[in-house]
Amino acid sequence: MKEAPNKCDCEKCDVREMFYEHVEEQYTEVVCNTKIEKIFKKGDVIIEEGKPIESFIYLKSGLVKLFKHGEDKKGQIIIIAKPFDFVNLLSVFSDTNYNYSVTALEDSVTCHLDLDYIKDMIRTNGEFALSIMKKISKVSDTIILESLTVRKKNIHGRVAYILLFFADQIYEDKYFELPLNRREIAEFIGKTTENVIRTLSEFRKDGIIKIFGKFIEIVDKEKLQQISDFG
Amino acid sequence: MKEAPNKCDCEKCDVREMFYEHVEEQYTEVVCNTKIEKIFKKGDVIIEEGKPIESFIYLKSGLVKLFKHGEDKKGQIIIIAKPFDFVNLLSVFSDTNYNYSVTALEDSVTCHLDLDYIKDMIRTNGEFALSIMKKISKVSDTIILESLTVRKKNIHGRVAYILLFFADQIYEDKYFELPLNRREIAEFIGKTTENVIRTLSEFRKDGIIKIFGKFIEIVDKEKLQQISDFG
DNA sequence: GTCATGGTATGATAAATATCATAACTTTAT
DNA sequence: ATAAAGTTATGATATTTATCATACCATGAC
Repeated sequence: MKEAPNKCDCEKCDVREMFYEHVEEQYTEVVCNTKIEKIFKKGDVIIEEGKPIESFIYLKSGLVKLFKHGEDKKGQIIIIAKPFDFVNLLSVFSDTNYNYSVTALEDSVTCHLDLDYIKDMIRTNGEFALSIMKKISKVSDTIILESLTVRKKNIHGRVAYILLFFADQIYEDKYFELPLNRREIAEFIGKTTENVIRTLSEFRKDGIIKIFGKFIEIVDKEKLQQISDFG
Repeated sequence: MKEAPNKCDCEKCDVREMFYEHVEEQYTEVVCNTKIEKIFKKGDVIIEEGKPIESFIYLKSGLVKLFKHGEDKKGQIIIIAKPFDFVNLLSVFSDTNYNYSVTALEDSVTCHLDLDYIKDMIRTNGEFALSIMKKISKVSDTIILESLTVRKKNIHGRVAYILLFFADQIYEDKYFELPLNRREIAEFIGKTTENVIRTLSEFRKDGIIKIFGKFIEIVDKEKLQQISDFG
């Protein structure tokens, strides 16, 4: 990881639009001047479970995974965060230490805002407080409800679901490179690696997808959607 | 459901302590005077999925379940909320309609605060905003992390976990009446009714618990804890 | 009372999933 | 370039869990 040059282009930042519309000019300037950008390579550790929470972090570009380490070396992926998602939303206001880790699935840039400053802004700016609350609430909501959705599905449904997740929500393309290996997919959907591989092979044999190593092409999206919905 | 007499005793309310310590006297008075208490009998519907979110609700006494209806009539229980928990924390700031239902597991009393008024308080009172944020963050965090914990366990582990949950966190007693029937326990832990019943029977045969219909006595708590931890 | 209904219980069986074993292929380190 | 380690893949088997069937008991409706 290395820090980016300290001159940031807040004007182009989506988060500025999303968040700072309610904050007066002089405050956003302070934020822009005190924030730190960090650059991570694929595989780099961004946040380590147990470490103190010191800043408010969002993802500027790239892709990251939030996960918990398992005792027996098989972890559990909580979510995949994409640009302008808040990487440490969970716990950031309720805890002092992280209880999950974050690593980069692709080369990524994060933006770190001073947590105390954000808290000050919440204290002094009601509209900002409400909008950040809405965002937090929304993210937690989504995680909880999605996990219930996935819990109902069998392995075919779960694998179909995850493929559509990457195709629709992350890459917006029927052809994409999986940012997770098979073991990580298994950790995401709560099944074993072997069965994830087997399921992918079955989808391939049934002509639903094509597999080129980590690259996936969704051939019969309608069918895949059916499997996701009813499986 | 019926409404309670409009004179409430805010002085004795834990939530007042927990939440309103940062709010000036005149505001808490308005809240006390405009809030509505509602009384529900066991089994009553408190919130129905799809209905608009109009107030900020917390549980004053009793026990409730938050759940989603399944298409095929088997639902999923998200959490059990106990007194002074916020019944509609999920979605309350991020959505206009409920995407889950709430019913009373025991005779319960809820306290309804006007949502717009709470939002006003967040706008005008930074400390209040921060403390409510902390609370929301904490609850969502807990739900997410607990669900990951449960996901790792097999059926024995999950049943043991739920028994300990009621014994330790809800009733603080080794002997208690289950507020859920076997089907609802199954909906809580994501397994089938038959297998929940079977597992309870096995625990009984192994001398870990005693079963008297809905009443449970935990005989060998250490063993049950082991099963929960390693199962 | 008795009839239907829902909850609890148990057994038999089927289906889903995990585990174990092995092999080919890829990537990484030296 | 080669060895070591990790990833993908597949088969065989074991285990776990779900499904189906049946029975018993309690409860409320009539």
